Amino acid sequence: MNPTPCVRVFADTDHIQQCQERLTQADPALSSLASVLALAGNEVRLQMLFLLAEEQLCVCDLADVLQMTISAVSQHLRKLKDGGIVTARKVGQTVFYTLSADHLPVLQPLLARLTTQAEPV
Amino acid sequence: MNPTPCVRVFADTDHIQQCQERLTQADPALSSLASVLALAGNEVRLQMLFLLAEEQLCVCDLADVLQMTISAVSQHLRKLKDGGIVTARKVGQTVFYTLSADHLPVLQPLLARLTTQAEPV
DNA sequence: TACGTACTTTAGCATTTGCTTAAATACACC
DNA sequence: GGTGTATTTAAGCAAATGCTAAAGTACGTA
Repeated sequence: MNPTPCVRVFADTDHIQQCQERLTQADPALSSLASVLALAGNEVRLQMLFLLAEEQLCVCDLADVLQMTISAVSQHLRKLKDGGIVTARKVGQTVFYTLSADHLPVLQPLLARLTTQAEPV
Repeated sequence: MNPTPCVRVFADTDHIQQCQERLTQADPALSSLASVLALAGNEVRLQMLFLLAEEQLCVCDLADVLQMTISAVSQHLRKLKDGGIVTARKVGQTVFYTLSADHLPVLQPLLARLTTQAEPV
């Protein structure tokens, strides 16, 4: 696992261990946050989230706006749904997507920066 | 580019265009945010950022804490540095890494959630 | 029941990612 | 200048990602 360990003389073992403990404590939250950020870290998906923050949209709409294949859009939405970031609501044969409340505390401030920055000084 | 366009009758062209304009306005900021989130969206790198938020660390320390190869750690740090998220400061032959101020407004609240959530109720 | 529309899913493929290994660079100390 | 330590870089590779194309599912309507 650690084939090329650091060989420095003053490796502060206590310090290293403290850091590891901090990581262990943060772990479940950290993993969760990482996966949300990974999903939002794709430009297409971030655009989707940005749009969905304003209003619910169907797959068709998103495909039109983003100039992408329905299939490609659907696959992105699936990932967002699996990650609990987005919720699907079926009306007839149309599926509307909304930001789910679950990760809103993380996403809201991020998305907010995108609108406020566009405002004039 | 759009081989399977949505064929629905009531495609609200105005609405679509409004959405596209919102995207265009947000664009430079959105691209930038996406790349920051993509970098922070990797669990290893998020761990690094979490640790660096507390104190500066050298490559060796991070490798010890994360139980990873020096090389692997260095490559992650390079990405973070290229993304302007992290800054390198060389002291002798040791390179210390710090969170750069550039994207701190984005990262700070995210990282804060990782410590506050660990606190007892 | 048959057809069309909205969407999902699958398979396939090119690209990207994150690691390992090994070589290269930079600096301190003798 | 030579040796050792800290770090970076390059090459190679397996796995993950994001798309296309095509088939499958679900629902509405004639």
